[in-house]
Amino acid sequence: MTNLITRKRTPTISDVAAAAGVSSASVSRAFTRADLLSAATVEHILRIANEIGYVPNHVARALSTGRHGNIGIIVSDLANPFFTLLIRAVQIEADRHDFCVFLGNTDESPRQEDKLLNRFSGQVEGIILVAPRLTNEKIHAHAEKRALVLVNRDMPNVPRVLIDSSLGVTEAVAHLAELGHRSIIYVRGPPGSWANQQRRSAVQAAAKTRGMEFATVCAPVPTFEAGRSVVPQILASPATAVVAFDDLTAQGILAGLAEAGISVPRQMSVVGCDDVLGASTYPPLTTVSSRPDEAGRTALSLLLDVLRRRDVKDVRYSLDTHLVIRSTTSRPAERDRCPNPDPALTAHAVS
Amino acid sequence: MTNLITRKRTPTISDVAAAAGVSSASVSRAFTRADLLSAATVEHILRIANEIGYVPNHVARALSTGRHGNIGIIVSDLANPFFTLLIRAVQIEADRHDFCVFLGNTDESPRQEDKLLNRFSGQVEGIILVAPRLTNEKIHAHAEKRALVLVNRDMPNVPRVLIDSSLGVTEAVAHLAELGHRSIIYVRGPPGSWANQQRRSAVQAAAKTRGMEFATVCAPVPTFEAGRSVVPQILASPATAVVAFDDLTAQGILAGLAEAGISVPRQMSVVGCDDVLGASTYPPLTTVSSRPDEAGRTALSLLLDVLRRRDVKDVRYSLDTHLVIRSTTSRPAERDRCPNPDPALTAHAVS
DNA sequence: CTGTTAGCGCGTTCAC
DNA sequence: GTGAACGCGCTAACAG
Repeated sequence: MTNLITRKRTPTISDVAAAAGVSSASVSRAFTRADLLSAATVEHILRIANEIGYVPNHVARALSTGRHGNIGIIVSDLANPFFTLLIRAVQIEADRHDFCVFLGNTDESPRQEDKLLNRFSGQVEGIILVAPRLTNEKIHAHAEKRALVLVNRDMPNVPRVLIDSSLGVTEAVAHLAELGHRSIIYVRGPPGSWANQQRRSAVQAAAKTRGMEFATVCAPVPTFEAGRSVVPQILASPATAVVAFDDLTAQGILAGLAEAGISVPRQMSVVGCDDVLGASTYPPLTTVSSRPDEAGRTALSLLLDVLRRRDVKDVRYSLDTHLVIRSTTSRPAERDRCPNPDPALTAHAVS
Repeated sequence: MTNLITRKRTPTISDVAAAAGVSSASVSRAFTRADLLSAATVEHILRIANEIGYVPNHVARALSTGRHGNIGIIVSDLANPFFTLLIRAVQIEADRHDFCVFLGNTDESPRQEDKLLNRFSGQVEGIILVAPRLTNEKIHAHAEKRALVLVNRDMPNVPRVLIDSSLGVTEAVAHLAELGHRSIIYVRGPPGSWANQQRRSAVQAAAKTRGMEFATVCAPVPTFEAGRSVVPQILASPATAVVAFDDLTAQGILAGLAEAGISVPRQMSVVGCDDVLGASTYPPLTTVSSRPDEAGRTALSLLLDVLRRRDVKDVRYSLDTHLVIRSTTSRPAERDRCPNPDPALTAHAVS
């Protein structure tokens, strides 16, 4: 009778109620708190709901409960495998817990980061903010308004998971020192990056301990291109070894070095950070491990904790790292003192 | 006075209304139909909304309008730069149109793809499904229920954008033929992939035209590792050139070849597909261009069209491709016929 | 131009 | 165990 009117409108809870001869409250309960209803009623409601083709409206449910089963993740560079692996892990875990994930990419822009944070608001229950470039104040403001978990940013009173690369980086410098390097250079990453500050300090401190010369050059964004473009500055320095902010930068440096006719590791040793390129560079990159997937999983479960009990505040997970030695480090060529120690090698280098 | 109660509740439209001394409807208008209000009022409302820290609640808005401004994108491998670049482009465009994006990663599993499609339903207005591994029937069923745009899958009656790599692949084979190759091998990608079928056919057809020997081997997932593991099979064949399903696979092949002591391109030519690794392989990879970013942008605007006028159905965008020659292709070494044409090269190869 | 009113679809007090 | 009534935050229709 009403089926002429009710064309193709998606059925609501009250359509089911009417058809089942119960109140809409009962239908709601049948789907969310079945234990409050008699088994017979539940079965009856579910059956006819299915017949009608009723499916609960997430949006309406969210508006009334405040929970919609979505979380957000914001990263600074989708093209970087570090973030990609982390997102992937978050996604898989979120899936297991029946959460959907919103993705945000800031392309290193703090403004965009701020905008996305706001934009997600109201649509997600919580946000995982990875390697933010925002100031502490801004982050704090957002953290007050919604559940927020940080990755690679250390800030009191905001739950966070940190990949502590200082351990691995220190190992790396020790490794270089033992090989005989006396002067190293650190290629800096994004200024707002906690990881960059941590790595820089670790390299500097370790270099000092070992009595090595230390300098830095700047690759403001962590990309292949930025790494490549910084090579002339590296070559202008007395350094025989370079530690790069991350693997992408290191890979760019490798390419730039090759173009300049510098053989790695014979004439220059290179160390990356993150270990996300595996053996896919040439030569295979010596780098500092990190575990983006584990960081992602940890961040997600931390976020779920926060969602459950709102008092989780000053939690701080720290993941350690270590050096992975592949083929881009060796003892330095003694380029100034002894020009041609090995004719074969030299010939090779010239070619 | 009320600030003791209003602790940290996120401000609503009526908070702004009260503070601004206007009705909540005006606040709503200030954010959605500013043209209906006097400029002064709009400015005033926006200013104090900003002071209070008000940000519109998308969920509530969605409940009343029926549109929530979310779209979903589902890809098969988040770690593949092809998808990453595409997502990035979609994200940027979505942002410009004030849409948020849900991300789904299937890890090549059709089941997961199906599940995500369902899960997103009701939370998004439309979905961009990239390089699906699902059957045509399943896809069709989903397309009936919600706005769906396909990337790299050709199916009547579903809007789609296709990257036509057959052009570039044909060029690639011609290039190899001109260099003197007589036998080539194609490394296949995922079975459910439209791009794989298209590329395979194109290589085969072009090889036939040129009178070249043609064979295939299988790397079931497009990854570095899969490419590497397929190298023994390549070496067991008479082929002097290989065309890989994508750049990742090609990069793995490069690595495997290097490990086997085969010099590229002298002893083996390698061509990739997608051109997403730039010059970051060693040697820099000859490959077939594609424009994942443009595909992403196109897909998004197509989806927006579908959302506006529900009659958009059989639209089919096709993006062309071409060969990008770098350093992994050259004329074949004449290994069987003329053992040592060039002593210098041979010495090099043996080392 | 602006305020008032009435829902969007659902979950949740209360009563019964 | 079940129903009636209210409200989540916002937009749309109608007044004025």
